[in-house]
Amino acid sequence: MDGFAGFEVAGAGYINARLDRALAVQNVVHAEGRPPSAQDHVLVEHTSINPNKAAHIGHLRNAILGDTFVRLLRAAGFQVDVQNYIDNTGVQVADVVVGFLHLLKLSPDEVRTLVPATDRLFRGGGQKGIDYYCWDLYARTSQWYEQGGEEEKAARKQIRLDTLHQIEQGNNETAAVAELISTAVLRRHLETMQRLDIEYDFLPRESEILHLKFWEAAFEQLKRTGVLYFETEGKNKGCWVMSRAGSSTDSVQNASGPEDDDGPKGPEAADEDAKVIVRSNGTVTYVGKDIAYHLWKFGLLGRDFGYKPFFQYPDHTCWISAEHGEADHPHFGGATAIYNVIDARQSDPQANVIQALRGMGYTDQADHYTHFSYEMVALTPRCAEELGYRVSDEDREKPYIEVSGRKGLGVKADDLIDKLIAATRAEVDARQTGSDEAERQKIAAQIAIGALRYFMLKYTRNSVIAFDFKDALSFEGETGPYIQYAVVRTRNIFRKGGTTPEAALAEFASQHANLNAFFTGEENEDIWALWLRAGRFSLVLEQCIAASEPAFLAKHAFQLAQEFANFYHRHHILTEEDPRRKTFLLATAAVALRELVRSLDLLGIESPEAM
RNA sequence: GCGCCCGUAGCUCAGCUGGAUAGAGCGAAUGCCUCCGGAGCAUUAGGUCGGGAGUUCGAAUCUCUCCGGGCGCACCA
Repeated sequence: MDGFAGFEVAGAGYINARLDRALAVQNVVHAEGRPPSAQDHVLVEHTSINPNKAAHIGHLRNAILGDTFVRLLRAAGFQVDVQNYIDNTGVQVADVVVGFLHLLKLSPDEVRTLVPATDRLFRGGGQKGIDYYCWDLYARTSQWYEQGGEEEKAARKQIRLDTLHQIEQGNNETAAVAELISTAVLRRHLETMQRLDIEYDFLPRESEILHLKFWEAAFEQLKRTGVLYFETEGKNKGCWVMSRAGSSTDSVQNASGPEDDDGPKGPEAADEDAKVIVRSNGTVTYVGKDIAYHLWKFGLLGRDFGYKPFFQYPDHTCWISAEHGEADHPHFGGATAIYNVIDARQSDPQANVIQALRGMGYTDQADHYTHFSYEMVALTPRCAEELGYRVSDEDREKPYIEVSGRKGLGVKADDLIDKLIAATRAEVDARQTGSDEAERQKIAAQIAIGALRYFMLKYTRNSVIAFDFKDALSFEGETGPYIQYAVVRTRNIFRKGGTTPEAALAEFASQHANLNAFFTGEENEDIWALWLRAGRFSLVLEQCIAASEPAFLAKHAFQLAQEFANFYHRHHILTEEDPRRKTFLLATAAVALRELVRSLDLLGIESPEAM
């Protein structure tokens, strides 16, 4: 059989097939990164931080997972749009607005001068800005609601509710203040993520979903298809409701309404478990708005956002939704497949949206709707204490403590990045004595980002990360810097050897001698293993996408680096005397380098020239 | 009460569609720079894969059940 050197019966029901190593090696040498051209238009939504406070480590996991997955999809040939959904009209934004207007008792005009001034002031010291200011204010406001007598508390809750309604409604002073704050915080989020090489194409906002009447269009479709029905009995009387995913009266079988389901409840019994979409007061719930938004994503709504440019990256523009957009704009939405990077706690509402699409007859879209879920980043009790948080005896016994913006408990993204850069900079200073200031800082940042991204990617999605500075600040063992170090050492070989990886590979491939000889024998088994793994890239990429699991690639890159490090120590390349064997060893290093750089690139980790 | 996730070495985790002797990293112990960078390499110690039953020639992996831990189950967003 082609490609195989032989077969043998091995017992226990096994047949060992032996690869023709020379042939396999030729395949690896010539494996160019030719992406298959998948025509699908894929939409990935990630980050989606409430624009009322600084980003924290939980948001970092979301953004890094999402961004990496985008890179994987693009490498596989998909056309991908990256969206960051902005809930600028929700309670969280309302809470900081309450903080400014009612706790700090500022007038809208005062807020208008204070926000930009504070942003500049805070940022003067480093990467901090209005998002940091709001972090504290949000926590204070949350406490403020709980303080005072019963009457006072009720009054404050009423202020909160009124503020929320005014923001949702728009066209008033409170809404203008909310817009000002949320936009300023949003800018900070984009800047924070840019430090990690994370960019977006489009920022759809809740305010436009409301004002452009997305819900109204969706409501018609939902009523027409019978997914929503008007409840006349029970606790949900007066609401438009839908059956929940997995319930016995679910709307796929029962599309015309809550009919007789032969159950003991009888034909008139209300489905108490149904999900309310339109409240009895006529307002729409979160899931309702989300259904409308997802109809838009698939191009099924019959309406579109207006678009304005918002944020400029070196090589492209990020657009934001607007009520009255510009005439010339790129087209977003209308995807054939979507991925929503949202943490596992939201799987119920996500399932509801999918359920609604399916009920409306959009089975194909429902099948291509992926809730890319992941578990939260929590803090170890020790870490919470380090942050100055008072940990109760009960909490101290727990494996981890949940991050809480409301309580102001968490590690801010920029703080962590700063800490990482400071730590890598100290290492760089100790090693790169010849480099200048700018060069050192650049290297330190590359390593810091490599460490952070790898840290967030090495865990599989459904493992809770119990965050601890000790682990996150580690640069040894299974870390990003370990892999980057392998790259640096490989590059040094070629630099000192006066050749290039491309030349070494070409020379090796052109030797028509029996390549098999290089890959046989005890001392060459590790080299063969390295080549074998190097040839697995496209398979790993495929698995990552099929399972929506970037951690597979992180693992692959690490194992490759590990095998290279082993090879590096066992075989001294530049002093090899046999020229043909030297070429072979150089080609091995070239393949390792090519695959390491390629893998790191998809993980969003740079390959430094020195470190 | 219902649903989802987790339980593998002292600690943190891999183990993907069931396959041969269960793997990494950290931590511990011991070695390794006249030689391409020690953010490295090698060796050693450390496991009844939470318990039990079932399916199978074969189970960490599939099914059931029990025990621990976490997260969801609003006319909040």
